[in-house]
Amino acid sequence: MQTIQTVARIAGVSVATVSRVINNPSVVTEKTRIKVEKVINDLNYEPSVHGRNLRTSESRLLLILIPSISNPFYADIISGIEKTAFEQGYITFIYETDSHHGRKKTYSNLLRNRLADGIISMDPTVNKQELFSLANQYPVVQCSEYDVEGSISYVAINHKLAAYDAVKYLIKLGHKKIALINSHSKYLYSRERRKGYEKALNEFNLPINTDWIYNTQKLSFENGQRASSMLLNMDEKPTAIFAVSDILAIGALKEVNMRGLKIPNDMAIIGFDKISFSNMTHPTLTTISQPRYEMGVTSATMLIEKIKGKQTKSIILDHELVIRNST
Amino acid sequence: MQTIQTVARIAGVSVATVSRVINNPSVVTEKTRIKVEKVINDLNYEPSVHGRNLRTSESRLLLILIPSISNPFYADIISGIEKTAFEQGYITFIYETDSHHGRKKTYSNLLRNRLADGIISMDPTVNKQELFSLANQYPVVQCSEYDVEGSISYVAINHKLAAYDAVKYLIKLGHKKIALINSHSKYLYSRERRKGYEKALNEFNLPINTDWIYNTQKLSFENGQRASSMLLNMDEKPTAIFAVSDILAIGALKEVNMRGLKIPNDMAIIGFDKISFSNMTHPTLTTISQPRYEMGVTSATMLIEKIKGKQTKSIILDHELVIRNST
DNA sequence: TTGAAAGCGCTAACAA
DNA sequence: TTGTTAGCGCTTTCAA
Repeated sequence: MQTIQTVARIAGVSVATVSRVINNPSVVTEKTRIKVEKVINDLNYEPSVHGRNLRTSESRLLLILIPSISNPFYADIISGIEKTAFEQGYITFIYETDSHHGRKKTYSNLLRNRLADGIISMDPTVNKQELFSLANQYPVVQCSEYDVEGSISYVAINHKLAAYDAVKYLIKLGHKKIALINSHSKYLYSRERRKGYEKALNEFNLPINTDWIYNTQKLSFENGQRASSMLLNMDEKPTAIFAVSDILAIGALKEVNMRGLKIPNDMAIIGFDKISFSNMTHPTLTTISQPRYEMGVTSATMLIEKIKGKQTKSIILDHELVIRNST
Repeated sequence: MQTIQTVARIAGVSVATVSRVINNPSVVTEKTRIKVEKVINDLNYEPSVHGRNLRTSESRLLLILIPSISNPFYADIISGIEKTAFEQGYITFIYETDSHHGRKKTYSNLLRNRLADGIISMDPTVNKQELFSLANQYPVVQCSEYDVEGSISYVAINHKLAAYDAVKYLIKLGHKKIALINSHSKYLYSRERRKGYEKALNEFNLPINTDWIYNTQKLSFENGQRASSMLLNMDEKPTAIFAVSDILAIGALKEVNMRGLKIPNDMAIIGFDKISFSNMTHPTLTTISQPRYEMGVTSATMLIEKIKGKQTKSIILDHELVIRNST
């Protein structure tokens, strides 16, 4: 391993000068700078993160908090975060809260211990109190998730408006009986999307039938299927389903297919998230797309600004209705 | 931030003793140990990674190399790695080679720079020469991927046998015309799986028809669909398809569905990997399951042993044929 | 503009 | 068994 000492010796300068060339080149004469830079290049030298961090107590590591890496929703966000962070000299690592469940030492120690310079939290199930108190001391941003009562800046879409757009689109297609497969109301996005659903119905003077509103514990394929089955067993069936996740929608779609009903004629379905698989179903799924990669880029940028001491403001990004063959 | 100094002062011992309690408790008297441990607990103290690493030049960070995080195949493997690593005091971070393509400074600098103690590579496209030379100096293991000519220990399944099992199963069902949708032959797993395919055909005296062997550049849904379309346009159509990935198989399935043909009666389909979506298609997909989580656990264990200087042997794990409704 | 030197938190060699 | 201390690689203050 090459150290700053080696560079200094070969270049015939002191370690302080090498450090200056790296961190504050303007105070070094051009001649010295070029000489040192040549040695750095020749040796393929990079400063030791640990040496630097011990001195400055910054780690240039960013922590990403997600429930589970197997949820495809997070993949593009993470790519966006990773790319942005790397470009700015930060490395990211992922902490899956699901698999660390019940541990005494949690992700917050990684911050307190200066292993990470900041956190991007995307976990809706995370202990809010812990997160808020952490955010008082350390840089924290929320991505996709957010809390109105908290003071943590976030990157997200307007969930209410997105749901409104989806349901309004169904209404415009002539649907009057629209079911909602929602997640648990403890999640803000779930409450917001329900508001959007109700707003659209109200606007067109359609009654809100709570029998057609189904809440699931978990955004799973099986739960989507179960919800769909329940709706199809009703005397008065809906003619369209708005599901708050593609996985739920795909479960619903499977159940409709299995019963030999036609999509979208017998039942129209809209999902949420535009996961890649939503384009592989038969028929392909109409869905709301969140700008996931951009959300990742934005939240990483925001976190790094926060780390550098700047003020940051929450950002709402645009969603998009992607019309395909299930409606 | 609490340091070892604080702990030492409060416990009324030297920093060396605190360090011993943490790293080598057996040399400390029980009385001292208990006293120090109490302070450590009270303060919620954890040693600084940077201080420790600067001293020992180990980082307790593990690097995971994958092409892209959006490929669902890697999710469970990563979970297995992460969990195992965390339990042993290591933190993992992910480096996506796709998104860092064309960069001068690559993942190898992270090792040379002691930011990571070792690498688990799962990238089939990685520069082998670079990986081999890196493995001479640093702990490296391969997971899922491997190279016969290299000396890097790996965790994988027996691809030839897995393909053989899949094709033999189709033959037992009565199929005589079996197509293979394969990836590019530059990948070892692709060559191995083809060998397994041919072995099964040979064993039952079925001819190998190269028209029915389709190679794709990329394991994408679209390529699966394209391959399937080509096979269905033939004068002499196969009656079954073995695809080397579920995504390809799902593409093939979509094309068959779109043409109004019945699965498995008109066309049987087997995929590979048992990704979660393979259970959500209509009909559900028969597939070969790789023990992904276990592969992750095993490779992390192997890497940590290697880091600790132990010899490690490559491990072949068992695959499983998961019979569902597409055959 | 450059260099010398202190010190970040930790471990381990040596001394007691 | 415990304490003292050097030094890992780096940045930054102070001095020249």
